Amino acid sequence: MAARQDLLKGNIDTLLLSLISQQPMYGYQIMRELDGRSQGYFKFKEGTLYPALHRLEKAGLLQGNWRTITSGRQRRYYAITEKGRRILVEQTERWQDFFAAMNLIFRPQKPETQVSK
Amino acid sequence: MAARQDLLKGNIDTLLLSLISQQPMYGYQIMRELDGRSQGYFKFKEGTLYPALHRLEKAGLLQGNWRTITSGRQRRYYAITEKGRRILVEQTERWQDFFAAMNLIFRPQKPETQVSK
DNA sequence: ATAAATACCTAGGATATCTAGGTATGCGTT
DNA sequence: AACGCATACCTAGATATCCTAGGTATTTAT
Repeated sequence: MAARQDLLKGNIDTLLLSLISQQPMYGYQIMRELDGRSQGYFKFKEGTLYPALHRLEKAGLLQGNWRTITSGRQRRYYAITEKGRRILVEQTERWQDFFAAMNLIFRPQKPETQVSK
Repeated sequence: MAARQDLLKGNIDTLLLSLISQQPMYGYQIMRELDGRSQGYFKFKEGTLYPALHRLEKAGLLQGNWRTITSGRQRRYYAITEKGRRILVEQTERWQDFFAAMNLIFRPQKPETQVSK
């Protein structure tokens, strides 16, 4: 059977766009934010996160830039682009449609059960 | 970016278990039911559906059996097993948890926005 | 007779995520 | 000063899921 992580498929990009749209962030921070905000549900692996960020930057949805903090430590901050915001809106609608469709199967609304009492 | 179908990953099995738990069905019927009940959202491909049914039967969550109708046409009807029902309950809870976690990222509940009016 | 719908099946390709490794800096403790 | 841990980034290859694109065969409508 599918594991918990499989539900992520197709949603990681949207999750990242949504989080970063609220505030620019760097990779390590994103992992902690997703963990914290989801109350421990989302535990992103580095092998999932970093390739996803690179993919989104390459697609022009995020813009990354290096910042040096303290005396040499490097961080790559990602900010959402205009294109990214447009895609985020689309993806959010797509997610809502999908959720609605899933619920139509899980909880079928049969006409005969909606007869007025 | 991820396509619509990617959202299916990890959910097809749950979708099938849920549908078949309501009534035993055969493959072709399942395709039409998913399409109809979801108002055209779910258009399962045969290359998706049949391997999934075989996977679920092999895992003991569905039980299939052949029935001959009219003069030779064969249909394979699938019914959910007891094990399948247990898994369905688990997967449904898992789906709800996932939905809740997604929404915590999409619509973060900041404490300061919940101040009493 | 022919086309379309019904009804099943599978091999191989594409792609996303995870596993499991790697490098390097900063900080706290002993 | 040495050590471990947290921070901070990265990638190659394995795995698994779904789709593409093909196939066979029967029934029904034109």
